[in-house]
Amino acid sequence: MGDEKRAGAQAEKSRTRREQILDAAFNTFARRGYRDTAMDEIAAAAETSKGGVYFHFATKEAIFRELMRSTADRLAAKVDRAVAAEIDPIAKADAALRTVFATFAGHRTMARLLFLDALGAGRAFNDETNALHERFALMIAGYLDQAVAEGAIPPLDTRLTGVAWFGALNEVVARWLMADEPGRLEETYPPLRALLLRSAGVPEARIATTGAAR
Amino acid sequence: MGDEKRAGAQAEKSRTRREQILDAAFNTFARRGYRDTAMDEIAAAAETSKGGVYFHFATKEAIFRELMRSTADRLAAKVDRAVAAEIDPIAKADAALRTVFATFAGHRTMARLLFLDALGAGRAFNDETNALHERFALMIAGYLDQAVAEGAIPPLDTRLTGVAWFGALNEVVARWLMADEPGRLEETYPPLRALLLRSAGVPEARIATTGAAR
Amino acid sequence: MGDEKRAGAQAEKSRTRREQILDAAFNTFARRGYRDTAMDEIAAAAETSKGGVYFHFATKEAIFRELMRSTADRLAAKVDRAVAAEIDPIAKADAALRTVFATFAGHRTMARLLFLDALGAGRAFNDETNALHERFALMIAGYLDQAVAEGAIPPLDTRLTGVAWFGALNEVVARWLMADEPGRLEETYPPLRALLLRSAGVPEARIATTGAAR
Amino acid sequence: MGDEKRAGAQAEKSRTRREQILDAAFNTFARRGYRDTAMDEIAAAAETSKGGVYFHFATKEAIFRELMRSTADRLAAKVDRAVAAEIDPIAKADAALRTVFATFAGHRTMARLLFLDALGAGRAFNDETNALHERFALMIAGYLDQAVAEGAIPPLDTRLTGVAWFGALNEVVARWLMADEPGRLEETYPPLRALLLRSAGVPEARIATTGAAR
DNA sequence: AATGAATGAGGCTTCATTCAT
DNA sequence: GATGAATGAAGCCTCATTCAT
Repeated sequence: MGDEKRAGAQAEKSRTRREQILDAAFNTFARRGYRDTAMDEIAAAAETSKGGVYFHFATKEAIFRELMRSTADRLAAKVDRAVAAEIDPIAKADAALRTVFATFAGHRTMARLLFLDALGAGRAFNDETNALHERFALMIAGYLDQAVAEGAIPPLDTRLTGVAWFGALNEVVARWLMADEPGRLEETYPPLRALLLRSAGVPEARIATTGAAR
Repeated sequence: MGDEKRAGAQAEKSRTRREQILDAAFNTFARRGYRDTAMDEIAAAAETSKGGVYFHFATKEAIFRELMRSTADRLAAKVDRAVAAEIDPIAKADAALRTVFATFAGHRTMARLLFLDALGAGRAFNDETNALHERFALMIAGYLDQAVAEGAIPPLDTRLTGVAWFGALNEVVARWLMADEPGRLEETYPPLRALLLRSAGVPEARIATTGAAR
Repeated sequence: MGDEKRAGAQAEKSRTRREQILDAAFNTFARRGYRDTAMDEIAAAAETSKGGVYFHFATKEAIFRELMRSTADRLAAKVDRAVAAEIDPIAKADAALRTVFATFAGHRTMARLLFLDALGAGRAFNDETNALHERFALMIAGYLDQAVAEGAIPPLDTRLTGVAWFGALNEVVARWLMADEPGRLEETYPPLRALLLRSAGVPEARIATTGAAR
Repeated sequence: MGDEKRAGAQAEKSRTRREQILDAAFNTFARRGYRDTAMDEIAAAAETSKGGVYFHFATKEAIFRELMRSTADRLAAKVDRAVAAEIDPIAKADAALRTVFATFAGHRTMARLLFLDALGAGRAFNDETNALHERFALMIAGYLDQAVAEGAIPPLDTRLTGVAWFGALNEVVARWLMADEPGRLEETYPPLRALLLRSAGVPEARIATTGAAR
């Protein structure tokens, strides 16, 4: 019994340390950028030694990839949940956008990591970034396809629209991230939402309504 | 006399050398990214010595900033010329987008430099990047303001729309830049254009027409 | 009683584990060299943990020294046995050489460990290596002294001859160890033997004969 | 004129610095061994900075290889000169051995570098070491071939004899290198020489004579 | 103007060893 | 006895920048 307990505690402690490092890296990357973050800094922030970090992660790159993956996963899961709660296809697309937006609004550092550092990490990470953007663009395209299928919006190039929407959202968030005195990101959502839905041919009536309903 | 002549030749030669360096840096940054480009590489590509590069530019950063500025200037001038040729406000906005798009389509490296390296260069360049994006977004917003003033489109948050449009365009270009087998970027413009104009409330009739007229 | 039994079993298990580690270290050192062998590798090869290795040996160096010593002991014992079976002093010297040669021929890794790694391990092991080489050289010198005493060979500097013989043998084996496509080492022995015996003034008749008799 | 002079001085200074580094590395390697020598130490010994060393040599390994090569070259040239001064084939072989011996006797560090560090550098340098030993062994074999051709010694496996001679010489030198109180290496040469020549079947009369003549 | 040798801070990673469990 | 997480001292190398010529 004692042994099991101890083993469990150990495992949990280890998991904790690993996550301590991940958290520390997350924050440091977000604050200083990938290239400008030294392993020493991560170790210090995680209150460990450099060697300790290397026990859990083979390279600096590995930490970053892990972070990108898990962060994106978490966000995607959140979006999926939000979308699942809606029935109307337009409401689904709306929910997806809103979730991403709201998440970024609440976690400025996450946005920094996903959208700024991914590029700052250098060409070697292009694939990662690419996959990440692709993923979200396709997610949106999927909801648009449903909307088209149900006749809620006229047929259109959903692939391209997904990319464009994601880009628009991305840029708005990025402007906010970079701003010296960032306002409240949430307030920007309604007009952006109107813009995007309108671009896909959603009737003006629905745009106002759905927005209000929320 | 002889001296002056020599001085003149020297000055011209100097100007030439300076541009040689700028060209070399442009290509190297675009190919390898800001951080992964060493001064040696720039010097080698410019067929000079490292010391020679430092004679013309104080730091690596200075080269990059100069490159960002001049490239953006050139692009902005091009856009201005294209826009000036149009009278109709919607056509003006269309011309602006199309010019940027066409320029990137023809100069992949320029796009890389402006949109990937600008971020990849690290937090130190946030201001530069910020200014660049702001500049184009405001440019678009300006045309939209005109369009609103002339009643061509209903009133809307032109500032936000400028940002969103630029972001959408940006993302489409970025996807293209990253693609393993990039298709022809130009072909993507018409549907993107339709999407953007529609988002600003341009009547469906105008969207099709103007696009065809071009 | 039960405790004693358990303790005995434990002790035996421990002995086993200790040898597991020694075996693992032997192979790893021979394959990768002393410096390039990490304690992790030894632990992994011994199917233990690093801590387990450190329970049995204080340092990496200790493992190596132990290995050098025991390997040399084993070889020396083998040589002694082979020599004891001979009466004629020249035959004794011959037996010593042949045994070393044959052993290396059959255990390439042992040769690597004793002759390559011993030096590759760095200056810290000079004494060890020194002692090892000295030991074999003196062993040979001893047999030569007997041969001189019995008048089988003319008087000569047996100390030096021992060193030279061992060096010659050593180099032949080393060339073989390093060769890309090592042939059969045994075939090299007869001519080498002739060379060495001749160098000590053994009559040509004895050289051919003894070699054939074997 | 001034320019040429300056350029020349610069080139010489550069050549000097390069050799400063080589010298420093030579001594440090010989004193502390390859693995235990840090680039910082080499830099310090050369009175330069670490970066300065890296300006002249790409890696630590490159320094070592260069050192091995040039040292071996110099020695080989020395041997060639000494051998060329002799006509009698046995005298030639004798001259070769004596030169190597005498050189090592005078430059203990050189011997350390060539024979100890070459192994201490790790498996990665096996090829280098191999080539070095092969080179000297073949050099000896060449002289022996001549001696056989001229009938000075009976036919024998000159290849093997070259290896064995080199090994014997090598070991004698190594023992001397390792010795706590090294005597005068030169004094060891005559008996070793007798041993080796005798092993190749050189008539006893010639052995004594030639040695005395020198 | 230009050269290229030199500098030195700093980065990533390895690894023998320790120690709480 | 054993485990494996943690430590921290080094180590090799890169590179923006400086400077004598």
